[in-house]
Amino acid sequence: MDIKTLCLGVLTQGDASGYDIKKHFECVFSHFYVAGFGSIYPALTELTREGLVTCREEPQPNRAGRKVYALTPAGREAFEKSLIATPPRHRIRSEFFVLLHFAHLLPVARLRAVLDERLGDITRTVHELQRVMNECTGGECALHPAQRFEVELALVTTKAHRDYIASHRAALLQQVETAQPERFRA
Amino acid sequence: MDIKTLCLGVLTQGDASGYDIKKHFECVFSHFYVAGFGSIYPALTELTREGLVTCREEPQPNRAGRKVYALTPAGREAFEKSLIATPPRHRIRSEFFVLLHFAHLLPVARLRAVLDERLGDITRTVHELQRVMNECTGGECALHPAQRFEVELALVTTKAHRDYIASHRAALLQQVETAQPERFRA
DNA sequence: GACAACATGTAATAGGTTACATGATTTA
DNA sequence: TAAATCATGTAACCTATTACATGTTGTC
Repeated sequence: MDIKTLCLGVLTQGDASGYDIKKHFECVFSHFYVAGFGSIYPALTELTREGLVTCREEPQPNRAGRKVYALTPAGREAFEKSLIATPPRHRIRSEFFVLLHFAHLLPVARLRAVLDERLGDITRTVHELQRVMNECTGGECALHPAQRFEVELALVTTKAHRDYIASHRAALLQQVETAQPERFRA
Repeated sequence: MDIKTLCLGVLTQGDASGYDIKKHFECVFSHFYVAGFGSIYPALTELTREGLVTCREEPQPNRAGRKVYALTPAGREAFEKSLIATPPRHRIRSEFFVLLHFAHLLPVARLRAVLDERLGDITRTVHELQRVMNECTGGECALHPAQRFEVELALVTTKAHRDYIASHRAALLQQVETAQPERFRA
């Protein structure tokens, strides 16, 4: 699934500017997709050209005008069709796992830093997911049942990942330290 | 990290042909990286041109000759340097999560199929990881401590993912079924 | 007789990332 | 006064995917 389709998806939840969509990617989508301005803005231009979204300019006082995009009926239809046709793939691209796989070629100090950095990242992800759950549990921005399922699934998976690293980190470092030659202690 | 660097990594574990490297990606690396022939063969050609690997042709009886690649000292050094400089990122790109997020726009039957397909995929992944663990626990192809850590981490994470889906699947489908309008029952 | 596995490669295309370019307002 | 947030966009580059192209051997 490409960024264009994902932008249509965001717009099913309400009109938004490119900047708003980027924030949506950072908050709600961050645990399963990444996209930067460099892909979002061209995507919106292209979608407008194709008639799947419309663009209105909202001038703001003391500020550059925002371009607010809205889904057209054709856009909604295209998104729904695309959704139904999308196979449920789930791919991981992880330099972290690469580093673990070749850790015997890495100084112990670097391995320790790698584990700590990963632990920091994943802790941030857990907080973000919990924030989404809490914010949307009561009030106005209710989650659909499947969205609740989605966030909880991400949460249990991420926590399992974090807990394994946290509880086996020390043992791994000790094992590697005793096994590796002198030059790698640095 | 690009495919070229990963090919160097595979070659630190012994000489191999492009075909061998592809198999390695499918078996050992499949849970954190994907690569096809279309990226592996050009990568090997380029690495040869750069002097990071050498290529010898091994003619086989009644069969097309294999091109076996070997790491040069420069290649090993380049890989180790690249390894130390690589930040431990871990990204997920998941159409499965996208489908969950927009499940309210999907027919229930399709959602059911999506969950089942995902469950099938993840079960295959678990089997593959368990195979790696078992094959390499005793005998000659021993895993390094960090590789054991790597596979076990992938295993606990993947199992947590699978178990959540398996135990909440039915409840989700029921909830969605009662909530969705008539036209989506199909 | 068909299909899977072995074995290598190219070319066109799609797709995204990074860096560049700009500038106002709000918060610490 | 420095940094973060708001706000949009382009261009060059890099990388990978897909489809194409070919042929043998072993297995069901």
